[in-house]
Amino acid sequence: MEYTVLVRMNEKLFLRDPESSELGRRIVRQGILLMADIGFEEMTFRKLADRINTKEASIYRYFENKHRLLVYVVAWYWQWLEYQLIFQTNNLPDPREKLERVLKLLLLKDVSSFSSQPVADELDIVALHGIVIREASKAYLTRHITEDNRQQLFKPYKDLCSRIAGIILEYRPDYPFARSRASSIIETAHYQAFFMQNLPSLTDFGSKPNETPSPENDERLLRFLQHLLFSSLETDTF
Amino acid sequence: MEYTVLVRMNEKLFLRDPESSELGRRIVRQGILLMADIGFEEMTFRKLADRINTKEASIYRYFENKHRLLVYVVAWYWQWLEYQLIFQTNNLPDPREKLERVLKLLLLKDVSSFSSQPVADELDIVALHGIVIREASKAYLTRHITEDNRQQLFKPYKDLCSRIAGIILEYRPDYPFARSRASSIIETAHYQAFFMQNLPSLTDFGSKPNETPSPENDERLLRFLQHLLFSSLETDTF
DNA sequence: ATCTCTTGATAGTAATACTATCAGTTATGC
DNA sequence: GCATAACTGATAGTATTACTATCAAGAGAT
Repeated sequence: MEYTVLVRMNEKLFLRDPESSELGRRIVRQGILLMADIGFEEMTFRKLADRINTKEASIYRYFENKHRLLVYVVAWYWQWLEYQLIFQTNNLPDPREKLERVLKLLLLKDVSSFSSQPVADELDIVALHGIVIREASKAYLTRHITEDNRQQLFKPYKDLCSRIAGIILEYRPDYPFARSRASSIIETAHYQAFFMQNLPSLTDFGSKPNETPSPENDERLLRFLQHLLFSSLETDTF
Repeated sequence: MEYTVLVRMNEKLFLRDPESSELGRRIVRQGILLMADIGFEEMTFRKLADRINTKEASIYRYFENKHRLLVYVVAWYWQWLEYQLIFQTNNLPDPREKLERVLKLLLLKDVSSFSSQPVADELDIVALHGIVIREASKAYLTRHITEDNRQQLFKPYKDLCSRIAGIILEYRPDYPFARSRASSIIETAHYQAFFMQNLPSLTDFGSKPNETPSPENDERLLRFLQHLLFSSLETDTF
């Protein structure tokens, strides 16, 4: 599975293309692991540099600052997810099944080839998924969103939403809120996954805080999302 | 309207109770305005101190750090909202109407007495609502959530969710996802409001980025939320 | 052999996020 | 009315963060 072929990133996201060098790839891959480990606010370029035996200044040659690194890895994730979606729904004739694939993808279910250990040069999708759940909103919940948006930094997210909105309209051509429905199901999937693990009393899944994610809980979350999505698409009360 | 009577805050949220002194109240009230103005990450206690003609060190006597100030004002908002909810649904016999009040409250609709200028010692609810939309998730999307949670810092949010979940069960006693439904409708309301203003292509409301919030868009967002909530509560497919 | 590109290494700056100290002022108990 | 405690202002200082600048060494291309 060739990521670099698969994902061609917007040049505004970096100063120097991290996929163009060994050091750049290490910055991204180890950056993901570090961020997944200690969290976005605790991460510094200093710590990352130490981790990969380079210097702060070298990392700054690739990314303006750590916020841009976050935006980059999150954008990468959305592009990867859209690719997976295209790939997995390619031969499905039934839009309902496509939507079910969407939901499973959002929870990273049945993405067998990536779920365990990443090999060689691949980046760790499971860790990245965790980052997206916990940190992605920090990529756009910011004062300079307008400027970032002008630079198309959020295009991958928008593209994914559009694609999902398109499937929604296949399923229900007269649905009047396709885009909002798409963006809200994505956010709901992530929020509920976060709450399930960290503030489980806000959900009907999970039991104790910081319990390791169990397949049964994931299954129940999936059913909740299916219920939410399909009930809204099947009603006639707008 | 006496806020201090209305809202009694968890003591873990502060070092010294900000409602107990003039300076404390100024820290909270002006802190809200400053944060609404320049955003959480750009805000510093230095800037806030300058704004209210005091010193950094004095602010640190009330709040451990700016994250705690954020957690405090957000918690205050949830408590205020729960109070409003209790007050406004007090005499409503119909659970459906209660749920409609919930949705309006989440968008701060018809909260007439606070909507324009805050008087005297009151804090600015409209500004605070903006903070909750843009910054609230930063209060819990953090590494130390487990510790914060142990200190009950999120209790107001949980209480509000419980209350909404309770109304959901009044409306539909056999609904199996009341808590998740409650937390997800809150988050969806805020996310969509944010997207509507900042990334409108992710929604079916709004038109141009950074357009001033229009009543029509708010109205359409409200209808979307009604549609989402009631379609999920009226279906039989779980 | 030279030129370019990249990294390593070191240094340095401005701002941030605090902590400590102490003096003056105000509120409180008695 | 007086002693004491509580609070704020003012100043100073530290460690860390978030960068920027410079230069030399090595690797690869021409």
